[in-house]
Amino acid sequence: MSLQQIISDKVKVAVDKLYGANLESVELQATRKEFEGDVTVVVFPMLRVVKGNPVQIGEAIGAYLTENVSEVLSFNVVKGFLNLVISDSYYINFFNGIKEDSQYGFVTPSGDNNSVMVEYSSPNTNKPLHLGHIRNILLGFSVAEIIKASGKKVYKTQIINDRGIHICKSMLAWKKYGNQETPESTGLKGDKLVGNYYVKFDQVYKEEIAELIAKGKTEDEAKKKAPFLLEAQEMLRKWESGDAEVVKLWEMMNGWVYSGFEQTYKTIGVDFDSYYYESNTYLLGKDNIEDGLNNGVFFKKEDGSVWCDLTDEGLDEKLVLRSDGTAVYMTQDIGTAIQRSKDKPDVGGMIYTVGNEQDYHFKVLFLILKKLGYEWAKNLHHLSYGMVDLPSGKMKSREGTVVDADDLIDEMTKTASEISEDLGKLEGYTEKEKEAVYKKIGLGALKYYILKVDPKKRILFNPEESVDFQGNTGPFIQYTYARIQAIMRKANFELNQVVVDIELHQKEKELIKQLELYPETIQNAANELSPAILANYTYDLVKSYNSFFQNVSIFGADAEHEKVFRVQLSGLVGNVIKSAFSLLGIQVPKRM
RNA sequence: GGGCUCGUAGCUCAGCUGGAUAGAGCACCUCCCUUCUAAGGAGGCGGUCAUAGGUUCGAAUCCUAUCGGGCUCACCA
Repeated sequence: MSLQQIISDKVKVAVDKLYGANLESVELQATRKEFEGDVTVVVFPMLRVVKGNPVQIGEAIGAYLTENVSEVLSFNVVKGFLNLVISDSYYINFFNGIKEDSQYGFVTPSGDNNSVMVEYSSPNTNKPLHLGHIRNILLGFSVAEIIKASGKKVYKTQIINDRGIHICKSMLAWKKYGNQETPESTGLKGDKLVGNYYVKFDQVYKEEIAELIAKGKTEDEAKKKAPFLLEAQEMLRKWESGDAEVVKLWEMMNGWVYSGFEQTYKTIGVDFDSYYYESNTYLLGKDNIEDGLNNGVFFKKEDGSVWCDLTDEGLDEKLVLRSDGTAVYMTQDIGTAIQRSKDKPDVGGMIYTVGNEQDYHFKVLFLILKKLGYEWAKNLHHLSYGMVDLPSGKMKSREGTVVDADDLIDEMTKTASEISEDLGKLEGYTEKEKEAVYKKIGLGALKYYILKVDPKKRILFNPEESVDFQGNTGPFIQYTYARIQAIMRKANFELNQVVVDIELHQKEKELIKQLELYPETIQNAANELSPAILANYTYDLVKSYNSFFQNVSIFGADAEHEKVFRVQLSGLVGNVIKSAFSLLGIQVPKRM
């Protein structure tokens, strides 16, 4: 039973005994630093059932708790706040109970229908990954890990946007201007090579538009009639009809992109359990549309297009099938969702990691699936996150105003290595070992920088200002971990013992209180789908530790068992840092 | 125009289902490495929580309106 539960229960008993009143809930909070105490009971809400002066009520309850609850040592009342001082022995016992638990804070998955599918990344296959994708990838991966830790089975998946006119654009440009270039012949990563031709298409297209306008066409006409675009549209038609040559080109170039992506995923350190391809799923939804038509969820207009009427829900009518019978974005998403629930019947929920520009789309998608009668539709969540913008505005691939994912990671690693070389704390490491540390730090800085922000808020990224390595940052937390490891290396005595009889230093008590919060923080982060909650928790823990570290001498403790306790405490803090960071997808170095 | 969302220190962000004098980091200013890793610690400066009303014993938090930023309302994805 947790301390909060104990106190909560006893307060209820106290109120019953003292006033004969029945309290439904008790409001507790951590005592503010400026007051004496550890846990605070807020008296005000009780005034609804107990009439009287809040200070007097607080005094009475405080006296009762001090008398009857062994954990409560003493109390004081400030205004309507009853501050309780909790005994050291409670915290010491608590610490001893968790210090050997390598899975502390994690809940092991149990039961059926308790799994969740998390979709993230889901890129287009015509251009390289950029900073926006990085946020998506980090968020999706981290949320998946957090949900796993909170006690559910998780399937990581993505949908690969591998068809459509935009894919044909890069294919066409390569065919015309590519001179049979390959990743091997150019030494370029596959996604980079293909991305270059996507940009190339846009250049040529724009030139053509300018020419047509010079010849007297209107801008609109020119945009629609540019030969290069017409050619791309022709290519799309060929692809859809299964033209062997086009399909072959498509397969080859997509293959390049996939291997490029895989390389980046590997660098970032994320993985997937399954892949869904739009080229497979875009047809899937059509059958379901037919079902929906039959049971009145959808209706057909005169031109043959199929719609869903959502005006009852305060939304518009939404197209689900074009008049020519082809699928739209919505069609495919309906199909994919249904397919996934068939592939993994135990899935109790799905989480879509997609930017907030698609809030409306997902609102509609979930509604339609509900209308179609799928029980699981109520468990669909859109993990909607804010865009990553540059000071100049939105990133646009075609205009080259993107921060490339690979470049950014390289830069971060380089910065990490410069700082690290400067400090020179990695003596004795081989070059290879050093490189590994630099990469951990560089990636750690980038990942933490992005994940510490509430997902729904947008991020303004200024490439001119480098990502910080000090303060509330990944490297600061990694550094604290490395610092703890130095302590652990130096401790040459038996740590496998239970220390009981000590008086806690204020800083030690604070640390244990902080550690106590870890399990509920994981649950909270899982419920909110927010790695930021976990990141900020870790930061607070680390700040407490550094304050302890700087103000309390570990090896200079007065008594031997105190020394042991402090090392044990440091060890557990290190484990929790490592554990929490693993949920953010960030590694920690032993030295730095 | 309709809908959604955000607005907290010069900058970047916390602030749990309403609770004590609104907290961190960066930047700026003082101190602290003959002692466990100074990517650190101790302290200072800095806020009318966009604005105006309302609900409440109590509001950054809830409600309404206004202002400002973003997104969205395609037979694009």
